[in-house]
Amino acid sequence: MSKQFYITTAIDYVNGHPHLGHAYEKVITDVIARARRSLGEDAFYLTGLDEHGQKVQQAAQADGKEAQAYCDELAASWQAFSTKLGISNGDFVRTTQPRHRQVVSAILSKLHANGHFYKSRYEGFYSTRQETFLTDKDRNEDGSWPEIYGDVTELSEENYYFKLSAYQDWLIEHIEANEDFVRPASRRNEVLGLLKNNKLEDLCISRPKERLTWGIPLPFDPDYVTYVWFDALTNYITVPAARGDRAVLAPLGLDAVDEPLTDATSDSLWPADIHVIGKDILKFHAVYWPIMLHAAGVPLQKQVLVHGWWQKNGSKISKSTGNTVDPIEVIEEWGLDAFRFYVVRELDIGPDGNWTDEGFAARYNAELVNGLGNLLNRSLKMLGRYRDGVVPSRSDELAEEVSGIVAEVSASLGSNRLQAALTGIWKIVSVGNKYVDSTEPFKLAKDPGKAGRLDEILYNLVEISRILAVLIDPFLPGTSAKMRHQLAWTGSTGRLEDAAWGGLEGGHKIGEPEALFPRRETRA
RNA sequence: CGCGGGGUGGAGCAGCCCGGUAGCUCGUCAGGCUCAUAACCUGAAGGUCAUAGGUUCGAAUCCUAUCCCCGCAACCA
Repeated sequence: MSKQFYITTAIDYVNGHPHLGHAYEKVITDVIARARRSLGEDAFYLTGLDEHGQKVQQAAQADGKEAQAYCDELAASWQAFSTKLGISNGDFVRTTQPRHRQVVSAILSKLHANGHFYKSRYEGFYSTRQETFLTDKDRNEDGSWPEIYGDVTELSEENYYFKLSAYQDWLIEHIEANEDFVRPASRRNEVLGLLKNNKLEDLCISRPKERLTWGIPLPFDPDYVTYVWFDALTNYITVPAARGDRAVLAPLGLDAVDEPLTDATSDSLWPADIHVIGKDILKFHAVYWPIMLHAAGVPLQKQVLVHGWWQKNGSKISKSTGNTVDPIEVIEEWGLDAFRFYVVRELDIGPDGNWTDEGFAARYNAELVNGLGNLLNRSLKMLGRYRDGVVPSRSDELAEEVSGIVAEVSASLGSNRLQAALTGIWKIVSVGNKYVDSTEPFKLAKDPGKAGRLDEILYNLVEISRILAVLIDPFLPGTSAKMRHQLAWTGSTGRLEDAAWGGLEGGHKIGEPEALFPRRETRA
């Protein structure tokens, strides 16, 4: 099987709660995946959960539960969250799955065998709450420890370290040679600056079992479990391995991964085409992860695509101040597609954005209700009224203009410029509305002598509606389906090619027009 | 000199990489239309594109400096 387009989100920490940021990342990743499919690629979308670590261990204990049972419960709610977002993921990886443990063991064994790890004693301060070692530069000016670290203890222990620094120059070269490895460019510059101005410190990859039991044991030393990096980042290759992808299995010296095989196909996924992440974890994905892969002889991911963070009403989203956005609440109130539309339309992938309820309502009414919804509705109603819902013979009056915009949208989709693609699609909405106004079909309808002209106009309007249904599919799949239903158009291939002018045949009978988006009063 | 993001008509944003009439949504004002979910269309007012230099025939867009705002503990992408 030929290589699929493989796109991932970061995995979420199971102990947290789903919020706007998670929803945003999953939605933009989903839109990219769907867009790729519409462009004719076979796209595989992976998301999942990070389930190990001290916090889970402690939370489970506090709850009086086994850690695994505790994770299982939370995982169910995370999966429900993904379902709610309508994302088209092909698998859902959990770091506690046996298949993942197997892959992690394999990569750790290989790197250990090849001398990439060393054991070293650390003596100094440690924050239990943060599961992290501290140095003097972490202290407050008065010498005390910031409150965030909780109890800081002095400790002396041996751990395993990964020789990151050996690959620093190699990585700089790789990033310089591959312009798209980190995007947008500002993030690429950030990584290059970091690599050029600092010497990478080797990465501590273990925790002694006496302090942390809830993790994957080091295959070469049963007294330790692996800590975060090799546990979490490797999720991206677990699923390819589980699906029989030789690009991962071969370098790791595995024949197959035991279970669970979601299906038995021997897919080719790796290398990932895009890891979609938030800006906070840039260093892990653009520095640690490629070095881990390189050391293991596994090909690197092709791109890390970094999105920004949302604010609400101009300030930071924070549970403690109550300045939050609950994506589930929004979806229940406004509908899934309205949510997907707003987050993609409002914020380009890269910069930080600002969520406002007013802005949400404004876009909903202006662009979805009055724009797209109204154009479809007026077009179909006129066709129903004047022609009994029967599509007239083909007319190409708007073909050239619309096709030009379709080409732009297609190019935007191909380069993951989702916001630009939506802007382009709405240009077509505008073309349609202006066309109605300038041609005045409702006047022509009163004059039997103008029937031919009216036919032409009605064809152009209904064909535009069909093309819009094709174009919005990756963004608003539910709305696209409703539009196709109202058009009674069953010829969809799910491909952008369907947006070529002339897809509707004369004589085709459309279905019942119905409002796409209910009009809503703006909340005060 | 810690790191990063940003400053574009009243609000929120795009344009900046690949210099060449400043664009979108909302809001305001005037007009048109009535097919449509009081939706749609046209026009107008409103911007020295933070500031100062520089490069250039030409800069929001490139370069330099300055000012201002925001984020960088956890809950969190």
